[in-house]
Amino acid sequence: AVMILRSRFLDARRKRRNFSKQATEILNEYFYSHLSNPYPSEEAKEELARKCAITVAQVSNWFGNKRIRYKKNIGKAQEEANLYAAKNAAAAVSVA
Amino acid sequence: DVLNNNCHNSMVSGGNSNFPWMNVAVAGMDVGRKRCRQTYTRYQTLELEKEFHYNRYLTRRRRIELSHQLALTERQIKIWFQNRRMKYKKENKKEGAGSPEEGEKIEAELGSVTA
DNA sequence: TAGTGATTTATGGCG
DNA sequence: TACGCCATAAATCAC
Repeated sequence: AVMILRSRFLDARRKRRNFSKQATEILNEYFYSHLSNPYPSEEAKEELARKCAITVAQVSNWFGNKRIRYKKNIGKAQEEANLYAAKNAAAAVSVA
Repeated sequence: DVLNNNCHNSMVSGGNSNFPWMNVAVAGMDVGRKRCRQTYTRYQTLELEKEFHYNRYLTRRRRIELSHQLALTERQIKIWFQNRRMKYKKENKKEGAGSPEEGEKIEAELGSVTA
């Protein structure tokens, strides 16, 4: 009975909402431009949290999930990586 | 698999990836055996939760008693309490100036369930 | 119903 | 030595 209560009220999974497209964009931007070491410092997490309008804990969750799920897809040629690589290249060109 | 859930003996795929963090996090595990995670039963979780409500830290003696009662290792009990304290801290951080939140009700509920 | 954000077990580092 | 805290991995849950 208590567990029912717990899961009813305490479990944030029950009210899960996806992040905004912009937030996901910002997070992915960071992730793929730091692919060699996608472990943002506490400060970086705080800034990402501000820019995405989410909490630091949520940023941590996102990176945890992202890292593990990215790993599980290596070999399946992570389309997303190329997408963001191309995007960054385009941005660099437009600046220059 | 005998005692608990799905802990099948699948092997870790030998990983050489682009960057070190992409390799499977096998630090000190038995040769490439994939890490598995037991999910505790409702009973185990409820009893642990009750104990935590009673006190947030465990004596060695109490830990041994619980490990027998719940069929978990002392290590598992210890780790569970560590994780639970982390969760507690996280919950008590979130509120601050916010609404009372439902947490209190659950605390009361737990207290009324005679251990 | 696959995707995704959050939570639950479990490890290792370090104090 | 043993144990606590913390960040994180990996599995699992819940929507």
